[in-house]
Amino acid sequence: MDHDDAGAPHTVEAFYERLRHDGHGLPKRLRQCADYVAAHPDKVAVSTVAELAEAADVPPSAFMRFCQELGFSGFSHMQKLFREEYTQKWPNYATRLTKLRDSGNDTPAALLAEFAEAGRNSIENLARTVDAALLDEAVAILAQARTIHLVGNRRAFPVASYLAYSFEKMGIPAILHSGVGNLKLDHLLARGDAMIAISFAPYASDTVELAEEAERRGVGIVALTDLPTSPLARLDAVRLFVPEIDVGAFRSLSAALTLAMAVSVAVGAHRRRHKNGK
Amino acid sequence: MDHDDAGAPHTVEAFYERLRHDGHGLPKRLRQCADYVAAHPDKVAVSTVAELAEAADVPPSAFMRFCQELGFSGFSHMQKLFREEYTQKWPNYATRLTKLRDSGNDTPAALLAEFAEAGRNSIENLARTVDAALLDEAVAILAQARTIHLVGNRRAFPVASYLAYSFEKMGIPAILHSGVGNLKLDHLLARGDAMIAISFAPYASDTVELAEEAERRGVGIVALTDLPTSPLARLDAVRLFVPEIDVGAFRSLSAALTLAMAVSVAVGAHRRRHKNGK
DNA sequence: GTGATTTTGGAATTTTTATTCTAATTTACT
DNA sequence: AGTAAATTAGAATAAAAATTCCAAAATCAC
Repeated sequence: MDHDDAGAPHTVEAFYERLRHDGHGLPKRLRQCADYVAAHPDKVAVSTVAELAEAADVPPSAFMRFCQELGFSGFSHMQKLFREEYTQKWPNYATRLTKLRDSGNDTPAALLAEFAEAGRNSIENLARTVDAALLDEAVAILAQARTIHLVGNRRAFPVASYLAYSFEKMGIPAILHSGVGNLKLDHLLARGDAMIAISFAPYASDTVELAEEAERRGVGIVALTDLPTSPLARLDAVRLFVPEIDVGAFRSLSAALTLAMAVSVAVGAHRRRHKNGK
Repeated sequence: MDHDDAGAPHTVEAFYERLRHDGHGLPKRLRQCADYVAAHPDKVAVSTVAELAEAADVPPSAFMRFCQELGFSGFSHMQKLFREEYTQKWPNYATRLTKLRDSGNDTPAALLAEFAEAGRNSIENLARTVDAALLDEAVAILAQARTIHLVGNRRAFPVASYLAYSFEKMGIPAILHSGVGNLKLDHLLARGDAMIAISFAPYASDTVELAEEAERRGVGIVALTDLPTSPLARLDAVRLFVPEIDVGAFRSLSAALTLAMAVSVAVGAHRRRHKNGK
């Protein structure tokens, strides 16, 4: 009538739930497997049965039985679960969009649904991958700057202009290098200043050049870019990578903007704290 | 005599450095591998050559060559590097969020967590509450316009400038009314044009006035605003309301931006369909 | 254009890894 | 203690994955 098994868990959370629930009735060797997995869940995604078995101090066959006992068809099946949980969410919207178009369902509302999901996933990926220590560094540099220079063209410009708005609102001196009149504002870059340089593939050369000039002049740089191979990543700078998801030929900006908001507000808080703390 | 290769990178950072340095000289297929790995480093740790090759759109043998070109003995060798580095950033979104929040009040990490949540929720609300019929109307008006006028100041400006970028990319005539030189561009507003007016509390008067002028001149208006009590809601316009969530004194922009993306892409699709359908 | 050189895709091969099977051992029960 | 049932370990097998190799195609140099 009763008994466990049946279907395998579909999420890692359900997997743990299962372990908690009927993990106690397990025989010794399977128990060891359960304990090991519970203690080192991150290993499961990147190890072989042999390695896990060894680490749990059981023979490989015992580990296999453990997987099957939990309802999986085998180790590979169980591993798949952990691998999916581990990797970021990058659905392929390009094919989804063409599918929409081909079926004639590419209504504005359907497009919005796709962009909405992409934006949410982008932000989620950002939260998962961001390095808190780097964020602190970035904020420290910006908070000490006399003037903050904001550089970002084309797709990055909305982010730069948001930062300009945000800093202005908090009374923090910031200059948006918008290229109006094709004026070069290089000479404004002075030691003691800082720059937020924002650029995404295909990397507008103006942005890269201005950032390089800033580097030469000893201006502290926070680089906000998409890939480790970006030209901005070459600079001696605090490098913040923003994982944005493509939707067909377009790309979400939500993650970059979310990061920009957090950074600017953190800089404001840092400055205020510093002033009061004196 | 020759060079490059030699030893394989010993850290992921060194690996990226290598890609930045001589990634440009790589032949096409190997380039694809490099690009894919740079964009999805987390996949490398948990995928097979076959899977990665497929995702990078190259045959498996090309991926092998890529690994060897970088100095690794093979794929397994390269994978080892990524596995070592990535076991740490394992937790899922919910866990990660809690961890970020726990890093202390007003720390950059905690702020990011707040903005991330606000952004995600804003987007979700948007997708849930948007009126599909209104969206269709908005897209229809914009798709028929000769020129699209984009108006948005202060907090709304990033949205307007993103739209300008997006329309330009699709070859759709659009003018960003940015107020440079304090020039009034009223006289550009002509019957047959359309306007996207964007404004959030406290509603910059410039935006409202320009939108009113557009109304007088018989220009079709799509109003993107926050509340039904907004001055823009008084206009004879297609009114799209964007529900943004506050984070302290700040407010997410993710929903507005997501809506802007969807609308601009839908307009592009509508125009293309119309042209071909003729 | 012609030949030399590089790059490519796919099939063949080797290695690694997962999985099954069975005899031996342990445990539970009377 | 004796028997039945459950559990185990390790060897055998099957499956999947990595890696190599080579002929065809593309690119380059002249």
